[in-house]
Amino acid sequence: MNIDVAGSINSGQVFLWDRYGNTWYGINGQNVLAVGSSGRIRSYLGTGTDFFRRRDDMGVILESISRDGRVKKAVKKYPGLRILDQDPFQCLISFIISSNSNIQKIRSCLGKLVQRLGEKVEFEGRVFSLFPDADRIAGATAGEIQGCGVGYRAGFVRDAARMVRDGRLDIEEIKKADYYDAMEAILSVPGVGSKVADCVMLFSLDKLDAFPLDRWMLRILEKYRGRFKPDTKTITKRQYGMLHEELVGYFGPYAGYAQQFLFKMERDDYQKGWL
DNA sequence: CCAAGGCCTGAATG
DNA sequence: ACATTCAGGCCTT
Repeated sequence: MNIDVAGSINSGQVFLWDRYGNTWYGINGQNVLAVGSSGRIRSYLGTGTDFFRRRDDMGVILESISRDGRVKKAVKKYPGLRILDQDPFQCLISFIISSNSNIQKIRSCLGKLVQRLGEKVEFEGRVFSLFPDADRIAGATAGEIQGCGVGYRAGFVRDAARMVRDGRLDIEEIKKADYYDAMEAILSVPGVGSKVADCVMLFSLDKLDAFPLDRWMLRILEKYRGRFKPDTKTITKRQYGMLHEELVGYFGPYAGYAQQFLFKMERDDYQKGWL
């Protein structure tokens, strides 16, 4: 089954990707990736990466998550949608910045962050700014970070980077842990709650049972009324955990994929209403 | 344990 | 124009 490169990049998982001609270019940590419509990846470092998670057996996964008509419809509509496997540190910082914000603003903030703090490299005739590493962000001044428009999240971003720099947050170790241990570890990072933690786990730590519950997903789940507990506008940490249990029980071990398909369909339908 | 309010910021809404 | 609200949460009372 072919990968929908553009659709996957434009599904709220990554923010530092742009298209030039027929090729998508994206910042992924200390690497720059170039992807044509075939899905074949070239990279600045020349190292291989399974960014589109070709290792996943989509036949098994799609079968597993197709528990109802709504998911089946989304799967049929976006057969090439994939969860991306991105750089964990970049993912962490990106989603700390994402909280209480919107995609355009996130793109703007992250764009400034890499442009101002990231190392410039040339790749395929273009100049890109790599994502600043933990050292660089941890050592940045408050003004440097806040100047990127992140507002009150500036302290969170810097402190998160310091945790990584000082080894108080060992991302590679967390990657080996199961969902619950990983969740607990990531929640210790300032500015990271359940939703951001789920995003980091699903998009960069190989936890396909992570199911980010944001306002959009809660809205979608309202349509399942009866199966999932009624929703209030905001949910507590405890409610979040209980809902996650129910969702994994319902969608199975690849629940994160179900989330991504449902989310994509809802977002596109919403956009359509505005065109 | 839960509810309510504050928070940077820019775009949308009145 | 200008004020208010809201956005893909989190933290503190």
